[in-house]
This record gives sequence, structure tokens and C-alpha cells, in this order.
Amino acid sequence: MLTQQELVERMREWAVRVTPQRLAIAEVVLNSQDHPTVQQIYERVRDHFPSMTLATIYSTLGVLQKSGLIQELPFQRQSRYEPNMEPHVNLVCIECENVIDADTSSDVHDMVVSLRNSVTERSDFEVGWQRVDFYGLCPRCSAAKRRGELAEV
Amino acid sequence: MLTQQELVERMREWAVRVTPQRLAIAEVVLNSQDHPTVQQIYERVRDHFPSMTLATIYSTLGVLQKSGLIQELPFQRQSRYEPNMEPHVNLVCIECENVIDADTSSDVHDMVVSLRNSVTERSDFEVGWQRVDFYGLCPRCSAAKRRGELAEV
DNA sequence: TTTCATGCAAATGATTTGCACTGTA
DNA sequence: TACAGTGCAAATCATTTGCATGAAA
Repeated sequence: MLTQQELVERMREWAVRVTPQRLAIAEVVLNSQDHPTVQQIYERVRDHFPSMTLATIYSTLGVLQKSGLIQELPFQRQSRYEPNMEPHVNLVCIECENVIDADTSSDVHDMVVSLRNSVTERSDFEVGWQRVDFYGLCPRCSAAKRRGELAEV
Repeated sequence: MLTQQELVERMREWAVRVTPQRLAIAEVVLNSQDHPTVQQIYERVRDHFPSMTLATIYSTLGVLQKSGLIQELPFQRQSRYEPNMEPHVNLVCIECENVIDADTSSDVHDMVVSLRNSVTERSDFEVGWQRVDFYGLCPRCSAAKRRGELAEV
């Protein structure tokens, strides 16, 4: 986790001014675990900045992304935002639509890294970052389905 | 690659009728290598069905996806469609926006499979399919950038 | 004084939806 | 005859853009 000082420095690479609004947005996203949508970020930040608008959120998310601090994850309906830039795996439940990081043990990390190495070894593709999503049913929805509570998929 | 017969059977799981239009769309996507957008599919199918509309394309892509024949890949501006349901890696160029499958050697396949096994071993998440994207610069754009032809990224 | 972030409103554009029409089971 | 797929038009909605205002360098 970055200190606020480091965060400000990173943001200055792409934004001339780092305002309290931007800091608040950055902190909401960087401290999140649930890959929030723009709406969710908006709701969380609005507590501190009632005048906050979506345009400002989008603008700041753009800055954070260009600073390499977060990653946009486009989904079918809308994007979510990922503060974990380390190689890892996302588990996406197709039923409840929650997105969580898979157990971040070092060997999952290492496997993604070596997959990346293996791919770059044999192509001149210059990889900057990656997105690894596994889609399926989370334990809760999986159980609900077994109990017949879910419509057929 | 599926025979047309097998394709029809798979589609019948989710669509009562498999029309010539639907077959044409299915074949365009399933035979594609470039992860086409809806617009691209539209243009390719329109050669054979001048009356084709986007609504029909979207509808058919939904059927193909529910049949497990293709995968929708949402990107920032629009979705692309992936006919390769095998575990593999996509290389996404952030400059020219082309998307290609990484060299489909068996060990890349195996690495994705064991990553998947490793993740499911220690969680009750029921994985159905996966998306593995590496973002960066393709060889062509990478070279252009070194020659200074690209705006700073 | 110049620049840049904010907030608001309007625009954009991919995707979805409603509905009439038509061919097929 | 009933129904599912097609085609067209209209609606939806996330995201982007333009612009006036205000604060910071």
C-alpha cells in the first residue's frame, strides 16, 4: 500500500494538481476490495464531498489509470476498478456479479508471472499489465443453485 | 472446429430454430481470428444478407454465448467476440487495439489449466470459463514507438 | 494572469427493447 | 394457428464532452 505522499507523487506524473477530491477518490479505490463500479465509488466519495459529480470521478479514474495505480476492468454493462496491479486472478460470479481476488498466495502470483514470461519469450509482444478473470459461481451462489433456488443457467 | 451439424445441435440447446442468418453469423465468428467487434461481424455477414441488422447480430451472439460456443470480451468502448473457448492467452495491443491469441502452444494451455486448478483447489469457486488478457504493445507498435512515431504513452 | 480541476448540462454511442411482420413447425 | 426470428425504430444508460466558474501556481 502506498503512503499518501507516494500516492501524490505518482498522481503528479499525470495531473498537475492533486486536490482533496482526487485524493478522496484515489483512497476509496485503492483501499477497496470489491472492485467497485463508478456508481459505488461515487456513493462512497459523496459522503465527504456532497458536490462530487460523476464527471469528476471519471476524470480522476483516468488520471489514476494513466499513473499506473489502478486498472479499469470493462464488464458487459459497466466498468469496475482494480487497485491490485500485481499479477493475480479475479473470481467473477456470473450470478451475483461480485468480483473478488482469488486467494493471493505467492504461487498463484508466480504462476501468472511465469505464464507471462512464457508468452513473451516466444513473441515480441511487450506486456505492460494483465487481466486474469475466472468466471463461474461463487460458493454462495453455487450452493443456492444446488438447492434449486436459482433459475436454470 | 465444429462441423456444421454439430454447430446446429449446439445452437438448438438455446434456440428453437437455426436459420440461415444465424448460421452465417455463427460461421463468421467461429472462423474469425481477430476477435471481431459487432460492427465487423455485421459488415462481414451483410455481404450475404444485405437486410441484416445489428439487432439480429446481437440476438444471435447472445444465443451463441449461451450455447457456450463463443465468449464476449467486453473492452472499454465495445465488446469483441472470442471463438476460442480453450484456455489460452489474448494479447491486446493498447496502441492499435488489435487482439490476437498468443501462440497456442500446449504448455501455455497447460499453464492456464493448472493456474485454474490451483485457484479452485483452495476455494469453492466453481469456474466455468476464463479470460486471460495481456495488455501492451504488439511488435509493430513497439517498433514504431522506439522510432518515435508514437505519441508518448 | 494563466492554467487546471470542478460541476453541470448536453452529447455520444454501444447495446437493448418493443413491436409488427413473416416464414415455419 | 402459434410461435420464434427478423428488421426497423425508439429507448436505455454508461461514459464522454463542452463550457462557465473558481481556486491555485
